[in-house]
Amino acid sequence: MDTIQAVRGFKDILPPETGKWQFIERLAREVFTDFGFLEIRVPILEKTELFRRGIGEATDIVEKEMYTFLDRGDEYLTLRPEATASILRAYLEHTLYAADPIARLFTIGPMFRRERPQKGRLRQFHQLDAEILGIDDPRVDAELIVMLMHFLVRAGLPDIHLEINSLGCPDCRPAFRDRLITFLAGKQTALCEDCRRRMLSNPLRIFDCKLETCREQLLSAPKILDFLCPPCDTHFQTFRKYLSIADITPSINAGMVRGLDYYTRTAFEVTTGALGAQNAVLGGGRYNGLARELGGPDIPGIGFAIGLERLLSLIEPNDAQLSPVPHLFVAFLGDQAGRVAFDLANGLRKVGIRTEVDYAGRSLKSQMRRANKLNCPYTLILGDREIAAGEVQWRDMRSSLQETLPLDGLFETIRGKLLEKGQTLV
RNA sequence: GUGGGUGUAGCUCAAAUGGUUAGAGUGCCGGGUUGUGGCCCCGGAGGUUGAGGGUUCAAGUCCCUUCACUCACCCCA
Repeated sequence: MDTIQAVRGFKDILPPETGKWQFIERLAREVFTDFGFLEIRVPILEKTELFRRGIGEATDIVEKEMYTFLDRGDEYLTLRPEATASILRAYLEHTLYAADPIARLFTIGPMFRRERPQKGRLRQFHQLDAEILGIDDPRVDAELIVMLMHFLVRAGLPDIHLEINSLGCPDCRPAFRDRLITFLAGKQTALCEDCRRRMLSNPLRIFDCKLETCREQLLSAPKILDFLCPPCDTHFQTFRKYLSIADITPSINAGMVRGLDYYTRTAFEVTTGALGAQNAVLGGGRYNGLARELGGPDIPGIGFAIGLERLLSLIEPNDAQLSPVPHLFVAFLGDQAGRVAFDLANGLRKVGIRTEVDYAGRSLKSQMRRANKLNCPYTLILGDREIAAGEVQWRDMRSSLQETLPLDGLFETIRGKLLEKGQTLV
């Protein structure tokens, strides 16, 4: 019989790797909390309708990437492809805005998109999401970026680039869009097949094209930033000013777009050169129209999503992130010693001393080999001989020095010895 | 969804133009005389060569199908 394999594009995260995940999640909780964010946990399954409205009918995600099924024949449900829609849904459903007009929320968890897997792209992947709801002030936009950059630096991320843009608002974007379409119409024959298709479906996306010939054509294209209405322009200028106060100097990427109508003003991305074609580590922006789109009041919001797999792939593992090494190994010989070892080891563990015992009934040599392999700094050796004499052997694995300790009060003696050697116990 | 590449022990890889019981390193288990790790030495286990079909006297090697992984496009985290 064949062994069952994981679903395509779904990955197991195995032990040494999980240490990195714990590190980054701990760091995120710490940093985000410092910036006033509270954790929210939302379901990974939602009514399909939520995403159709919250992400947009015409997007690739909704058109062809969602895991959707008919539940018991009467309702379509979808495994969430992103978290913002769910957070907004929960926020509106529980009228959180009634208790406090401004909410800062974050969440960490898996997302699902049925795309063809490749480097940095899984079908189940994980995002770290943060949202600020209820305020449209550009200083909030800047603050979100400040937190983000601080987080990335503390995560040890090398070589990153912040790009920002403004997408305008429903007042000013249509004019830009019209001018762009007019401009492109004249260039049509010079553009690649994809871009000609994009002209119709999502003209702003043409700026994403990587072909040199298309890029050249776009050099003289109209720029969204030249079309911003006064309020949007002021917002963007203030946003930039506060970034500079925080010593953050992004590059402006007028080609960065979010195609949907309710995305407004600030948009940003952090990219890296180390990820192949999937170079975005994180993306975010303002979505002042979203709450309304979901049937709620007109509440502004801004947020971002960090791709954890992508982020983690950029971080070199260090000792703090790897599985912690045990404090000591208990080796024993004989039945009587085995009973003492069992009791002793579990007692030590209960007070936060990471203790290893090998119950496989192997030779002392084998047990010592294992202690060495696990990198245990100390080994306790107890045989029936020692037990009978009321003592045990305490071996320092680095110096190979060994001393005899009395069985009486052993528990406290060990605690003391470990503390004295600078081991950090709980 | 489209195109390219790759699938041989747990892992990293060998097996010239098809030709005996598919090898190595590493890891794992054990041993190197009484109950002591690392280095070293010795031994052992572990593979229906991703799966299924075909060509052939003979297939890990060639052909087809399928699955998986991977890179790129698309799109995005």
